[in-house]
Amino acid sequence: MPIRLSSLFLRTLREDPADAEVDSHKLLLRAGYIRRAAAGIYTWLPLGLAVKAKIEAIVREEMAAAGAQEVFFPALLPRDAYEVTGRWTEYGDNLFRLQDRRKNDYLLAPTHEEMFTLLVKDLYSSYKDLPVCLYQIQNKYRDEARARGGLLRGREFVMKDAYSFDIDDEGLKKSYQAQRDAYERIFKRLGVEYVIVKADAGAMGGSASEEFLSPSPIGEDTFVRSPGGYAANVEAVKTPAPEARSIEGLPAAEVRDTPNSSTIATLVEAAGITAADTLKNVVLALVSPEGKRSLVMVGIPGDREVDTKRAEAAFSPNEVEQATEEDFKKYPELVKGYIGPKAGGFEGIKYYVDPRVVTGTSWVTGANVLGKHVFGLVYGRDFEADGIKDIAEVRAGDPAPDGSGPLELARGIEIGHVFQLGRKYAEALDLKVLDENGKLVTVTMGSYGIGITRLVAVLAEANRDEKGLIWPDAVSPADVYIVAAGKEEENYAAAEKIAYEFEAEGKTVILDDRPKVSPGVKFGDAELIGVPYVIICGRGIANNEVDFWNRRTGERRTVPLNLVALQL
RNA sequence: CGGGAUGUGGCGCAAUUUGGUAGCGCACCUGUUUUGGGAACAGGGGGCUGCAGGUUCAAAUCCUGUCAUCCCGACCA
Repeated sequence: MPIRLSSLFLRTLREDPADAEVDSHKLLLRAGYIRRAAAGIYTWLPLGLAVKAKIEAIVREEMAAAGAQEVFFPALLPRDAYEVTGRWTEYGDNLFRLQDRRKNDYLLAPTHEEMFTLLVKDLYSSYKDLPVCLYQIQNKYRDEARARGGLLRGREFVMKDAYSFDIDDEGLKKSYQAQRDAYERIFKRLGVEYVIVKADAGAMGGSASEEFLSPSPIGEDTFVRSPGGYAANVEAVKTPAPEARSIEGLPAAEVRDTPNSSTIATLVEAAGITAADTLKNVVLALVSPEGKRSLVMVGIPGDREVDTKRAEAAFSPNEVEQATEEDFKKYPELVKGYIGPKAGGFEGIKYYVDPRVVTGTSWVTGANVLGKHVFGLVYGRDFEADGIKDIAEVRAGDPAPDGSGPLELARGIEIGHVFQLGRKYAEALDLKVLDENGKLVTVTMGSYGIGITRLVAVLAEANRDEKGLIWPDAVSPADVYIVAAGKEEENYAAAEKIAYEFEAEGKTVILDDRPKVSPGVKFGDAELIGVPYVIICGRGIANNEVDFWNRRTGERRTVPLNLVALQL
């Protein structure tokens, strides 16, 4: 049955809603695909549901092709499982927690690793059962500090999450590759542009991890790419360390007076050096998931700032904050503006350096005395660190870690994430199977996610013009949109007839059969709603002709009634 | 979490400064005319002005508190 606009639950809006900023959000609201129910929480109207269902269908087909089987977990979960893996605490404020009438703790699942792991543990116990890959398409709940962009970052959203279970690392690699390939097929079929970037595994644990980003200026993720094909999330960019140099013959370190030079800028000005010659020692406060606060110090080249996201990744699962006046009061040896590495270190403060700080490099840095800096301080001779932390900002022009050329920075929206979880969850939840020798071995896992509702926003954002949406064929709420224009009965009858002919061929149709609605309104709504192919049954009907309108190219041409079907 | 802005029929806004019966456009309903780019005329329905308290003869408007929403930022030592 065609979808009839005369009875469809739809009201298009002529003006942009005041609370929408992003174009895709405005259009989805105006064209009647979604309604806001609360901050970051949306109601799906018939048209929106149709687009979402199209995306889900493609995902399901490709999951099946990759050998994954669909299951469905509750979104409402008891605390236990999340307690075992530590995530009840680790997830922090982003977790929606609630209690039942008996005061038992529950949560609305932000993701389902634990449940999948426990399900496999529940039913399987032999290597013969593996590998197995399960997935679901489910609502997820995350109490985002700041929901934004409509469907782009919601507090409730739909995600396809898949998990693979293998007996060994080799199996995991295969499962991972199968999902990765499926993702490429899915995004190609959806007609969405994507870049695969190396990602930081972060709080999820595990090793290999890649993100699928859709390049977009409104993206929240910054990624880098090189002419040679390297691509990575900024959090995951590993700064290449230069070769260690000889210490032989380097001049001895010398402390000089540098009054009123508490910032890199003033120091550079006063000493006639460049910012890159200086070593800036940044004091950061780490807050552990349990809420414990401690300080660390990181030496980075003075011409760079700390990248908070990279720092968070480097010190995960701790949160990273700037050290406050309070923090400094506890460590009077730290002279703000003149902090430098100290022999033996500061009591209770670990000292890390940037990867560029290698043996034989010489630096101008704070002397830990007000108004004094030390010049020619050589790493490996005059100071040492407790380790390397790569937390300095990445800049356009920096070399790619694999030598494939200078990096360029771009923004993207994360639409998919694949990674090799390894044994973190299997170990925590004791998922083991018997191998062929009858010995218990821990299963290794992979986890693979696609943001379904986010994809609706990404596709809308990438496929629109000033008049409205223009869906890719694969996700359009209908294959063809038929407008009955004018007041003549024959126009409506013809539109009706064509609609049923398309339906008989298996095509889906939206039919604008609204009586007493002016053509201008109908054309405007057709453009707003964004089905890529529009057929207009109007004054041409008298001559057995209709107008075929390609919404994407804007091309319109008159075709004989009996050839309409050939236009699609 | 920090900063900024805003809450008035379904949507977009005005009236708030200077307290005095809550208004406009869109949408909706009825009728007549109109029908290939968001029609015209006439008539009509719909709002305890986010919520709670206070001041006042009188509060959308002033005061206090509270809730919500949107945007920006997340600390450049």
